[in-house]
Amino acid sequence: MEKSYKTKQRVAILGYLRENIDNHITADNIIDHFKQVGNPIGKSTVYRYLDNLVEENIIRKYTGSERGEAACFQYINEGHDCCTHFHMKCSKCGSLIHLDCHEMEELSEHILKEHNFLIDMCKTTLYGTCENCMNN
Amino acid sequence: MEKSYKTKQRVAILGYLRENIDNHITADNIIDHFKQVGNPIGKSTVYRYLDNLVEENIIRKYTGSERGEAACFQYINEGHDCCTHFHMKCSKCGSLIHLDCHEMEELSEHILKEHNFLIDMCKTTLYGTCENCMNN
DNA sequence: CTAGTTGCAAAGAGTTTGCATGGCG
DNA sequence: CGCCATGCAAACTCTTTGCAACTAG
Repeated sequence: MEKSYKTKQRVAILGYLRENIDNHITADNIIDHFKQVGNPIGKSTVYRYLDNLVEENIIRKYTGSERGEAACFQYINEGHDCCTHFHMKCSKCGSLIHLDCHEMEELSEHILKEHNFLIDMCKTTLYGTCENCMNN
Repeated sequence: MEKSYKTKQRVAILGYLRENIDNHITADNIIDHFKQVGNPIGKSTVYRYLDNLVEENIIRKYTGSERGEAACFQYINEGHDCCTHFHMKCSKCGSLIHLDCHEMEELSEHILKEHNFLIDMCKTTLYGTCENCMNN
């Protein structure tokens, strides 16, 4: 095991992720936030520490589903695990919807049993049109 | 509608995509291929034309699920309407699986009725692990 | 002719790396 | 003090854009 120092930058970043447990945070979000509160943190520090946290399973990484889209990170907390549900993204307005639905879990099981494919909800995004954009 | 010229570059690129109808082709694959056969095509031409073809639903774009992974393209075969079913792509070996399954259609209806979201099967790819890669 | 197309180079976005400096333990 | 962490800038990858030269119709 490696040693790990508890620096003020790391405490700040982890704290920010915990505060935003319900949100998907990008590396840029973190960098911007601490710049705005007058406590800037270097981006290499942010990226490196995020990698560490992912490695240690303290946060989860969502790879952007579209090119040029930044990866999102989220603190892992019981009951808030976004890898247990699907995400739907509206192609028109870009909004991200968390789909908590029991039928989707059944679907995953169905695909695993009948089609021998293990879906990774972390990496999968359903694209389409959201309610608002359908009515416009 | 805009005019569209039939240039030798475009004919060549589309021909290459058609030859590789069973493969996932990246922009770099195309650029490399034509460089190697002594008929180089500029990368901006390739990227721009691929965008056109995606726009016109002649080819399909799969965006990589890992950082730094290039997007893949594939010719859409007429008579095999890929917009009526889902696609699953294995994150490990890259293979693409067409999922013809009645339950998936029900799922789309369920999401539309209960969650007010219209899924676009053309643009959606389910990422995960295929049978072969699970056993290795 | 003339509007669409090409291709080079340069710009961009997101991310990673090299390296000297800084600070935890 | 020894090490790991920090942060700046530069490197990197894939992709897009500006623009002058080119070409299909």
